[in-house]
Amino acid sequence: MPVELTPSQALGLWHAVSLEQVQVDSRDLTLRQMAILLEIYLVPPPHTVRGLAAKLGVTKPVITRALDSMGALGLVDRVRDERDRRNVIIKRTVEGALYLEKFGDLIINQGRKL
Amino acid sequence: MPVELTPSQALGLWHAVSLEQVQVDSRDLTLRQMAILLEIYLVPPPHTVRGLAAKLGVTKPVITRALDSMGALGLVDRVRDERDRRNVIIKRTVEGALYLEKFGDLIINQGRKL
DNA sequence: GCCGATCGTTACGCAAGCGTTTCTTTTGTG
DNA sequence: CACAAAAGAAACGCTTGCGTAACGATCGGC
Repeated sequence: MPVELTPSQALGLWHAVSLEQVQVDSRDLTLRQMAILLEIYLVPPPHTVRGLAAKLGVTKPVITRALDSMGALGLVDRVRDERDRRNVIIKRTVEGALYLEKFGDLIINQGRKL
Repeated sequence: MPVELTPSQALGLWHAVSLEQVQVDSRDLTLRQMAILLEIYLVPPPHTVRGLAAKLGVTKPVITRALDSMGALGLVDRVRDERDRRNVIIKRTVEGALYLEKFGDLIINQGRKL
């Protein structure tokens, strides 16, 4: 079910969403953090630090720090993997789901306004 | 010409674009910088520091610093307004237009893949 | 010509991210 | 049981962005 966009629509959508997000939410996630958050919530678990680092093409400390920040915001949670205690499983949270739900609505509404 | 998106499509699009942008481009613009850049290129000129600050709901130094960074990357340029020399007119650049053109293509391609 | 108002920048101290390197814990294999 | 390998976190020094406050340059009304 592809979505066909003109160049003007594509950039216009990104523009409107970025603008409103900046105006509305002081939690200013970096592009990397956003990519990590969406990866966690849109791709089936389990998610590990190593896996996310490989997927994004960044180093592991980048993931650790992003999880620290977003964990402090309540957007994600971390749990030790009991089957292999070296691993950490990244868990979704209610607040994170809510955050992305609102963000999705933002995109949808701005899309309609095009 | 509205664009109708399901929640899954909206977040999926943002996910794919963020992911690829992180993987491909080391120039990691913040959401604010991106919003400023798109504002400059999508809204008819002239653009001033004060105007952008008001539009984004941020302070003037935020705009000044964003213009510094993006200026160093060649994405925007600054010129004194000769009619009122207190003002600075923000100008588009070829490189900035190219950057956004590629970014737009990224959005369009990821939209098609949905 | 003055003088308050306006515009953009700079200065300051602070918080947050980065990459690299170095632990610490845990695993599994000889 | 010893020991190398692997996962994640912590430490280090550095860079960049932030908000507030102060600053020079310029304008416009009187």
